[in-house]
Amino acid sequence: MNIDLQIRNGVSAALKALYSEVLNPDNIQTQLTRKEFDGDLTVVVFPFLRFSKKSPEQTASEIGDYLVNEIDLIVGFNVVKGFLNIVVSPNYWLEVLYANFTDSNFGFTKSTDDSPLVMVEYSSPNTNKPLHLGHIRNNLLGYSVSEILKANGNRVVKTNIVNDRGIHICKSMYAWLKSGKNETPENSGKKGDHLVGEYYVQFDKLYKQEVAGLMEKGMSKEEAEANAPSMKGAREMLLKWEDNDTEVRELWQKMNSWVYSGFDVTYKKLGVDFDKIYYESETYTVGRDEALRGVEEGIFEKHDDGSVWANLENDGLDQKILLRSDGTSVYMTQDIGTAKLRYNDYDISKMVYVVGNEQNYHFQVLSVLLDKLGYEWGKGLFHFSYGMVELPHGKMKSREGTVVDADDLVEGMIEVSKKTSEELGKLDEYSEQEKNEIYRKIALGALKYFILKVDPKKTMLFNPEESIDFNGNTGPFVLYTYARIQSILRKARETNIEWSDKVNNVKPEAKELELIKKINTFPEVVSDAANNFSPAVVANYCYDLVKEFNQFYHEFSILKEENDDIMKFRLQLAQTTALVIAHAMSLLGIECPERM
RNA sequence: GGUCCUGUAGCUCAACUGGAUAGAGCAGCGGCCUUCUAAGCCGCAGGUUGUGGGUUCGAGCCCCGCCGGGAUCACCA
Repeated sequence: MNIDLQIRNGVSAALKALYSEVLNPDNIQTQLTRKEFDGDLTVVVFPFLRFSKKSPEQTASEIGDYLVNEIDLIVGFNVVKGFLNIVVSPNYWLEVLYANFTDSNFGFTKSTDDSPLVMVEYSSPNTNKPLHLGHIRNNLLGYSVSEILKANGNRVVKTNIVNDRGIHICKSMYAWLKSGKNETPENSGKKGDHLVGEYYVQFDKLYKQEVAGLMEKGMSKEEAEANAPSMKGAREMLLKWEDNDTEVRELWQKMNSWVYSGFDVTYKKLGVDFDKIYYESETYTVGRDEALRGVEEGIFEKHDDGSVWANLENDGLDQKILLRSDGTSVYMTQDIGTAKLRYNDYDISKMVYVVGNEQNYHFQVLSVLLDKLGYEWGKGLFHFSYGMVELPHGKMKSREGTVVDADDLVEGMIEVSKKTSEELGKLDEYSEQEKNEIYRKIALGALKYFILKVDPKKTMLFNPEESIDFNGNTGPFVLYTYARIQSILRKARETNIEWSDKVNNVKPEAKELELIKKINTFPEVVSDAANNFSPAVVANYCYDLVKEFNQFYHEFSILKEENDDIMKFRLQLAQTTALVIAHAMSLLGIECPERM
């Protein structure tokens, strides 16, 4: 049995035997003993003093004596202040290592047909411009959280809601019609999403010129903004779109399809994917119908001008508009429709929205609205809210050209990776194709790790100039350790060493025990990551594990060890470490190269 | 103004959810490659955890006040 559980049960029994108090083992906590003290696991006895009515030291000693007598695996203990440090038999840790070594699925729980089904929405781009750094954090978090949920025995449906309709895409369409000269991705060689994005920027420029011109002629700012021909043109296109105007719809479809093929390239490069894609052009009508049903059933109010509102003041929120006076729907309405469709399509146990914290209020409102509309799952939706990515000079602003483009960023990372690799010259014997594959893995590992290692809730800073480090607490450092282990295992295989059998006559060194214990906490890390929706937990664990391994690696030789049993044991230790690294990194969407 | 988030070394981030002397990396300084990958290892230096109270055997973490940063409160998405 798991030693942690044995100790908690033991402490519970000790409290009963010594002080006649009953405490559920679940309410007793153990922690790994800090390295500067002797022992493996530590129980803090301060909470028990009210039972024992004795000093912390004496209480800890009494419980320690009890545990040593009652539990075979506990071979000793020491007491420092109120901390009971328990020494576990080294044989136990050998057993633990071997069990983990032989479990190819170590740390993960497989899902079954009965497992909860979690739908994770992430990415959710607009179709008027390419993906940027902010989207990257979103995509990486969404993908990683999906993997983490899967590893905890959930079925996961990754979904993407594409905002393919609205005034923004009409702006790009307007500018393209006006000055596009029939430019296409094919005849220009430009990536589709970038091409459409360029026209969006063009529209903005044109619009500003027009507004400035009109203001010079004496119009107020508001008048000028409303009367700028470009804006009028875009609005007109939106109305035509809603009217199913053939020409507008065809252009819309054409330009969106360019964007989609561009997005596909970026998604593929990032290594993210989706099981089901929804389009707002297909869900917004469902939302509109829901809003109208709400009016009929007296849940919402229709104002004199025809607009539809939800009054949420009794829920501590404000008034929220659901349909404009012209009957068109807003973002919130679309989200209601999308949610309804999803629950029709899937037997969802939990809905997760990976969306930035700027929309906290939106999801609070969405949850209440769905609840009012009678959907019992409304209250249960979970907004996985994450912080913004900032640049050294503040936020990204498209108008100021400070947006970090996703494609450029990835390409830049690959360049750095290539340059670093070439300088080190460890891959000279490989083909170009093999090398490029390794550069790509390292570059993406660096980028993903860099972004995922910070607590999702927090705003994070990204400095493109300094680029991303490849030393220290970084993705490449973790990957490097993995590659290093693979190198050892390759050499062991080449010399026909066999190390899969269990070894018994080994007394592990302190550093080896620390490594085994670190490995053994992996399953707990996987569940913590899911409970907290935090890939950062996994990344930080990777770093600790790898640091521990490198210390071991430096201190002890594996293949030159003369004692066969010890060599086998160390190979098992190394291989298990590599397995855990690969598993942990896979939760972050990072692939480990076999050499680097 | 209301609501929510946030403040830890020069910089970027941790701290097992209230436990031992707050830890890493980068940047700086100094060591370690005829030995399994030096993208590594070891050492030095760097802190009144924004601030003042409170709760507790114990607070970076919980509560209250203040100060600084951010988000949001649209017939935008």
